[in-house]
Amino acid sequence: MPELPEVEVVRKYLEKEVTNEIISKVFLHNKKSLRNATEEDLWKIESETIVSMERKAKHLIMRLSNHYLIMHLRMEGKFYIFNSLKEMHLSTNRFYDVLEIRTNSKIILFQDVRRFATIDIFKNSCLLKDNPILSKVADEPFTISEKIFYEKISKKKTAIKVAILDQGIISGIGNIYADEILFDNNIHPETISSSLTRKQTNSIINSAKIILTESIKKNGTTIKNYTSSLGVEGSYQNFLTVHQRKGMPCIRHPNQLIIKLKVGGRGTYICPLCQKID
DNA sequence: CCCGTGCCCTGGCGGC
DNA sequence: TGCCGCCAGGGCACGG
Repeated sequence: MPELPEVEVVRKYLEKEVTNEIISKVFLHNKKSLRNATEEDLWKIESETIVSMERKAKHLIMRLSNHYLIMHLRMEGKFYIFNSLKEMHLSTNRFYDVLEIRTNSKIILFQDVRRFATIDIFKNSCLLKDNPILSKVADEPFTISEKIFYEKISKKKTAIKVAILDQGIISGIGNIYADEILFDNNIHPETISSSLTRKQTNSIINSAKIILTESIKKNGTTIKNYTSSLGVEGSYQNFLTVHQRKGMPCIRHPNQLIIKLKVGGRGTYICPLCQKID
């Protein structure tokens, strides 16, 4: 569930469930997922309170009394909340556990089948704006400056799809929403970034805001159907216009079928009539 | 610097 | 049916 809308839905879910909980015990089940510290460093958060759940682009931030954790779901990371150990043992396969945080009344379980998920821990004295991970992440569509976005895009010689997936240029967009945004703008994903006009780059930001907002309202996109025990089964997959629609008719050209290409190594869906390289 | 490729992992699916 | 290669919503470390 990894693009901005899905991470935002997870953030809201965790915010509702775990804010003000006091951490009693932490288990790091997949040691490799903790990148910038040791397991002993993580034990320092025991007895701290969960103050808030924040987010920047696809990064989840769990703010504690004295530290904060930055967690990234990558491809398939998921969170579960249980009210008791018994409930946890009954309802989930523990093979994919990454991190287990027990509080005074709940268990927060972070799992990842592919083991790509990451965790980093920082002291609160390290401000978010100075954080070594987050400072490499550009602004989201909601806050990015149109001028800065245009300037970055016009310096790139790569395909525009590769550029809007680049978290250092604009953040929060992944493979699904990149396809949706480019289709909405009638832009072919292999168009060279630097050839876009300011009008087009402004329009990309505008589409991104609308599409991401709409997806958040629908609890994000769930393409693979995972267990529903996580309160974040989305429905935006039912509203996708091109992504994952190979062989289906274009919504604007009923006689034209959506085709699939590979751009920057990623599966990419387009309508060949709507999206042409100038 | 910038850009393209491979890789980290595991599971599911289509094709033979 | 059984096996095998390919693909997957992300990002980083390498090369050239």
